[in-house]
Amino acid sequence: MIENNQLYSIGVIERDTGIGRDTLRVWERRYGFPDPVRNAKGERAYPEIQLRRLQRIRRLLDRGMRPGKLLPLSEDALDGLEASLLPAAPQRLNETVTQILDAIRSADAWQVESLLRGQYEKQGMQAFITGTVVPLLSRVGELWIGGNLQVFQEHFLSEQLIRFLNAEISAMQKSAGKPLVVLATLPGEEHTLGLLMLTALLSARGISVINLGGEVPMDQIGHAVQQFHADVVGITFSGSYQYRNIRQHLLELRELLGDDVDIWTGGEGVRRLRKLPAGVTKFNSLEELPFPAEAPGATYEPRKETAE
Amino acid sequence: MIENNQLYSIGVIERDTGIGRDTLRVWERRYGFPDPVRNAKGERAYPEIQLRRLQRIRRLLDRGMRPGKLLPLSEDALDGLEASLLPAAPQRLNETVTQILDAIRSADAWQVESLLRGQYEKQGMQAFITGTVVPLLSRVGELWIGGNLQVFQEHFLSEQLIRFLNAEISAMQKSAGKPLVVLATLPGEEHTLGLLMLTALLSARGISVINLGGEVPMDQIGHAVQQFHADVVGITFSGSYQYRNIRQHLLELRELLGDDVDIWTGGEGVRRLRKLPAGVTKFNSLEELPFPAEAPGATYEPRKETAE
DNA sequence: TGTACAGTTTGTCTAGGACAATTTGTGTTA
DNA sequence: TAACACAAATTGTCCTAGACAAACTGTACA
Repeated sequence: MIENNQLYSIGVIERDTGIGRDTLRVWERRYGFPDPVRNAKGERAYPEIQLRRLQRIRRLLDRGMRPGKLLPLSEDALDGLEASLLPAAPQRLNETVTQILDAIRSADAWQVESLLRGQYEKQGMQAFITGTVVPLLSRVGELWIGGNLQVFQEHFLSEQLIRFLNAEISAMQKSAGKPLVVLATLPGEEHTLGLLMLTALLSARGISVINLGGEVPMDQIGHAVQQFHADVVGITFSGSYQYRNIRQHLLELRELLGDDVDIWTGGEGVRRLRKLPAGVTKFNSLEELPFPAEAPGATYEPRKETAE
Repeated sequence: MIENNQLYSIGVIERDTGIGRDTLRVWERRYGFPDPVRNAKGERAYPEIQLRRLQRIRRLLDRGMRPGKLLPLSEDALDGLEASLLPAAPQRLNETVTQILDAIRSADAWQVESLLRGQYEKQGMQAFITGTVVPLLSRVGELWIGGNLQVFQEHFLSEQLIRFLNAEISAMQKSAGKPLVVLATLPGEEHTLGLLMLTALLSARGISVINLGGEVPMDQIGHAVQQFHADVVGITFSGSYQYRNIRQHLLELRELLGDDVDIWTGGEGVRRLRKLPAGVTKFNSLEELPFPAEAPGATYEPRKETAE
């Protein structure tokens, strides 16, 4: 481990942790951490080690912890907390998942691509996504929490997946039949890999998909539904989305759209939601999608299985 | 044109203009613009029209104008200034660009895909990117400024481009030869379409590219360079990036990396930068890239043509 | 034409207070 | 057990006006 005595300004800390200036100052005032030294000008100067710790804290906050509990903790207590988030009994990993992780560690782009392709050809899209990609991503999440995977390695994997899935989707996409599904996330939700997996999955079943990507304002989703004559709108919520709003958002969306448009939702963010607005269907996993995997041409029957 | 009376908080303005909070407050104090109303809480609330004007101002600043001259100007004077910067004769649009825009307006995904593919097959990657994709995006930017394109349509196009380019990159990527280029943007810069175009362009020339995507912390770029044994690092800055910091960031990066690694940079955000840190090469357009278009196997000669 | 220096411009940082929005906790009802 | 309502606690964002160094501009001089 390299000793680093460098000092960083509050602006740099904001940039590298994603925690706002004001927040950093308020934390210092309220919880005593971070505790920067001062430069000759009287400005805050954060040592490297505090930057690191703030990055760890940021990761825990993203998993739902709260600043008030987290910031007063000692370094050791933080270690313990991180450990307690990992699954007690580590699940057995798909062997390909292990191989892909190794390929990432050895920075072998070609090998990652090749493993993905091999597995896809063996399993087909459904099993590939649910049996390989999802476990891979959740393992990456664990390694990330433990600080055992570098940020750039996560970026690297994401880009590989994005490229691979887009390439396969591109190869599948044929004509524009019914039903048509519009996918998006709402503003504030930047995590779009789920949309991509959904697009791949649905496309593989012969369903037309328009993926609008991340952070689409709600009125724009409405316009898109009209323009594309969509039958279904799918919105995903990752674990780090402000879940308190989700029900409210879904309700708004339900009111915005016509009654002949289904709303589907899924992702970590909605898993804990029990009561959904009428006319909104929740999927707890990608396996539950209501189209027959083996019959791409099957007729679409809108299902109204909704809570409440 | 739609009348919009919405009010925005200072945080939103910072996000959408790339101008920092503090700067916005100081401008108000010093130049009297922006001149937000106040909400019930006493907080600044910026009308839509001021947001638009700040975005215009931002663009002019990016062209080298100075705040002190720009901010006291009347709306008319600003018009005049903008007009004087536009090319005298509006460039004729590539016909395919027009067709693609029509396809977007009629929400025809299949048509967009098909036009892109047709044009690509006709032009090859270099001309396709510089002659079709870039003009298309800049036209979309103009339409967006004028309020003549919906946000979802912009998203739709982005996703189509992302899919198409990734598919083609995937089809090209073969072995991992030298030189190896690592691409990324820094935290705060979410615009990654430029990286994708670069990846496509370089891949088409037989160069190995690792695209790390957006918002990669600087130290992580350093680690990636080591792990991948990269010869070149490319960082792009869009027009909306905090331009004041760019030189500083490039300097930091230059110090972080070993002397045998080249740094390339490009994008609207750096176009107006005149003096770059030693050892950093700027590209004003995608045509300037220093690898022969017709000779994929050509030897790589690191070039040290740098300012200062 | 280039360099040195003084003057001006400009963005970032400081302080502690304020407050609404979100979350948590407790008790009550279906 | 689950949903709801309300009170209490937490938390991020915004406020003020001043200060200052870094970047830039312009002038004088070689």
